[in-house]
Amino acid sequence: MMETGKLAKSYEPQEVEARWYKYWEDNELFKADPTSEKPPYSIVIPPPNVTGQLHMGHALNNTLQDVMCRYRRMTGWEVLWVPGTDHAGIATQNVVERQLAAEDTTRHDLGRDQFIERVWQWRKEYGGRIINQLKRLGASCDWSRERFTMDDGLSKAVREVFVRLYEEGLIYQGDYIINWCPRCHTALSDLESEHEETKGGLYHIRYPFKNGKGHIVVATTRPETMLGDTAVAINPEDPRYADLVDETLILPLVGREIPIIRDGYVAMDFGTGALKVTPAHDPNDFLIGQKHGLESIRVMDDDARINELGGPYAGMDRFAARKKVLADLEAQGLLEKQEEHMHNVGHCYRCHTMVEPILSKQWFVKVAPLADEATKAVQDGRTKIIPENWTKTYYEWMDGIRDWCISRQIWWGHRIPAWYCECGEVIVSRQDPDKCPVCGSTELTRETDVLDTWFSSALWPFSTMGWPDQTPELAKFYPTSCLVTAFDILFFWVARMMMMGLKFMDGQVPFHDVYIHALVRDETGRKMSKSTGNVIDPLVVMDQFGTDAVRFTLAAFAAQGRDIKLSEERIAGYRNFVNKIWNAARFTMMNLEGSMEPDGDIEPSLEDRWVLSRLGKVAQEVGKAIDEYRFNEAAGAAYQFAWHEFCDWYLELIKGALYNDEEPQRQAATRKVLAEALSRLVRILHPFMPYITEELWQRLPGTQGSVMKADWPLAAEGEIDDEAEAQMQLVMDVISAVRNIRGEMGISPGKAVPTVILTESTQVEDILQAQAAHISSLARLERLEINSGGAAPKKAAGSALQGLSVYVPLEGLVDFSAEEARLNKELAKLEKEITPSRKKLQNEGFLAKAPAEVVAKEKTKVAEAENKMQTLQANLERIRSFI
RNA sequence: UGGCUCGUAGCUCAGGGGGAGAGCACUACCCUGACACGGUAGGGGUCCUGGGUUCAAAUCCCAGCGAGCCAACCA
Repeated sequence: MMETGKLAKSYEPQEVEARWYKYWEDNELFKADPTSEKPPYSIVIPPPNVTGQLHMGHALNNTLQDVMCRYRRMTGWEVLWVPGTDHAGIATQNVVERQLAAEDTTRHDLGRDQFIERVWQWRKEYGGRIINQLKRLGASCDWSRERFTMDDGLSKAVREVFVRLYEEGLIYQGDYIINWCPRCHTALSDLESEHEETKGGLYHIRYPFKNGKGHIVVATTRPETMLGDTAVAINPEDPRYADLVDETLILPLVGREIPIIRDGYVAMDFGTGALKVTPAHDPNDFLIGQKHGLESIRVMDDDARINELGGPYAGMDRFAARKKVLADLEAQGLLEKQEEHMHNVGHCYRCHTMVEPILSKQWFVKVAPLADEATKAVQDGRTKIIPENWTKTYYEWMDGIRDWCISRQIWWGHRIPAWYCECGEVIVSRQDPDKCPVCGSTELTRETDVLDTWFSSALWPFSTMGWPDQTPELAKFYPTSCLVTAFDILFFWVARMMMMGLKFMDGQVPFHDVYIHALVRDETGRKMSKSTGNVIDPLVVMDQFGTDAVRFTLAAFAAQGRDIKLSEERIAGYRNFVNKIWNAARFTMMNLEGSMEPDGDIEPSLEDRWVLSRLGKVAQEVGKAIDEYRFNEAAGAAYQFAWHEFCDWYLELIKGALYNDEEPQRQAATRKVLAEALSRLVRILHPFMPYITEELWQRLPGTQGSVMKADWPLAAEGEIDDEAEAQMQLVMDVISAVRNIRGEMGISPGKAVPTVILTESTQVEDILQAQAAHISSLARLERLEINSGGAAPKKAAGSALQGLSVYVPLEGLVDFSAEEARLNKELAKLEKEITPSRKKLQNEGFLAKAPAEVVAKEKTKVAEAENKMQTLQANLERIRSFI
């Protein structure tokens, strides 16, 4: 335990942070207990890539999850936050391949087994990096349950799911057009092919009729694929081709005879209305080919070079082949025209290489039936997407979904559990088979493809809890409470978890809520990227400003539906806030020496009643905002209270009592509430700034254990005190009024001034009389008179408040024309303020139709303002007489 | 092509049918015994434009302009 002692003048995060994470871990404070009686609250972390480095997106994502988890722990929930990492198939393979390249070798030199061994070794060495970075961020994950998508348990789940889907006919193998990355040498799913606007050409090529009489012109953006053309398609409605005589064409450069086919798919208003059909290299052409029974001729190899079926172009890269094809067509007079053309072209999401659509044998998941269920679960509210506008995007994607290509031609990943027998049988099995169940042969070869990384991620909410076994964790914590993620993996991940969760957890959704947060961008709104050089590295700014400041900044800007533009300046601003908290605590500690227990009964002071009431409301407000994923409001409410109420007012108000040794009872009572108030404030801030709050909590007298285990400080019976709040408001208004006069009149802050307050309300008089000491001290008064003389002092600056007026005699302090100007300004301001209300009250429609309380409110407003204006007007006239 | 989001103070943004807000920046004064990473006071807005609904619109609806994002199989 820390000793209560003197705090440094400013907060030094590095030193403090180093201590507490270890303390939390050593005391197993993050650990979830599935046998607990408490209600469950669970979150699975979006597993970062094992190759990952903590970036601002992670920092935001995990800060928000941590805020929720810490808040829930303090409000009586059994919290499980499951952490882990993703094996990130292609990304990790690429990293290790680069490592090999540096050693002048390749994975092919190593062979598959050794390469995989090498990746595991890499993982052992570097795989903990991102985990440690999450710990630095303060993430309160249950690390005893850390998972990796390739570990044994998860691999078992993957295999079970694969086999079951296969048995149900929801996984199949087939020849289809897929997105091929010629650099990664693997198929990609539709999602992994990112469309980008690319400048290309649209080439009009003549395909001569077989009979030698004329030609038809096709338009294409990828002329090299013509080597694989097996037809030309036209729209049957197209008048331009109404009287075709010859139905056969000679494919230029190749010499193959190809038919003309008719299909309504062909758009008449694009190009020439004639479409060259290349079933092996274009998804649409593939469909047309199937429909019309066309042959598919694949003319490229896995490197996207023209293969032996491409005749003279064999061996050429696709782009070189394009040039050559065009040149040859040109030479033969078959290239009618070429124009620039902007179109969207798929690029590999990992390496950015242009994707080549290629006909290939792959494994697919039939997603339509799964997507149906996933849609329903959101429609009927079993899973809620927040903010709600993403549901539409989700539905649309589910609606237009195509089968998911899950096989990848890489080595690092879950190897597909399929074996091919020499008899042609395909065996998909939970256990590795030793012989063919059909022919008995032992000559089985295993499928070499692995699964899409997202296949295993899709199982994450239940695979991490031990599925397919029935575990206490699943029973207690599934469905999870909330999934927190950015929208960019809504389809990749969230949608697929929905499908798999519903399918394999007996129709139970994987999570009740999906909270979709913003993207973190740079201060000008650009995506942060290494190449642009605009990255703010969370690790660097955590060093620079402290983790709590970084976390608080992210939470404070995490408004729903808007991206965060982050700059170091903002983080510095919240570093100041953290320091402010530190100093509030420092002040508190400095003043707690001595008795904190008044003997006998002592009436609580107004500021004590006020601060406890405000704390109660703020705790409630912050909690509610966290519950509702309004993190910016939660952080904002805590910030506003801590700085502008607790520090600016409460700490100032109690100084008198703390410093006054003449009244030890009051002093002790004040100390007691101060300690309590700070302890509550620290608890309210804890979800956002875990480190400093733990440090302060441990130093506060009377606290036990970790602040993580402390109760959320909701108000105790009777502490919510609207009367005290109203009275404090009055006192604060009076003080502000005097300060305003002082400031505007240029009265030196060190100069104590006399003040006169006049009021007709005895209630107001009583309150102010009781708080006279506070008013005098905070407004720095030399003398305060309340209703003593009856009339306003003649030579004074005056201010009108609700039900009272304040006068600061000016004799010898300032010139009166300054006061005249100030009064005029005040009057103009009031006038401007109530003009709309006056207009409303003149409007008969308003008087007749607006709710009575609204009308009454407007009337009061005008009356009060007019009252004040009268007072000010009187002041003004009096002042003028002295000028 | 479809969908979504945004346009409020110099900047970054909250808010959202009935009193225009915050942080930063700015101005003035102040190192008042927690904090200059601080204090007190102050200046600053046609809430993008035009219509509509309403007693009342910055807020709801429509259109336009501008910015951004996502999805997508017209070669």
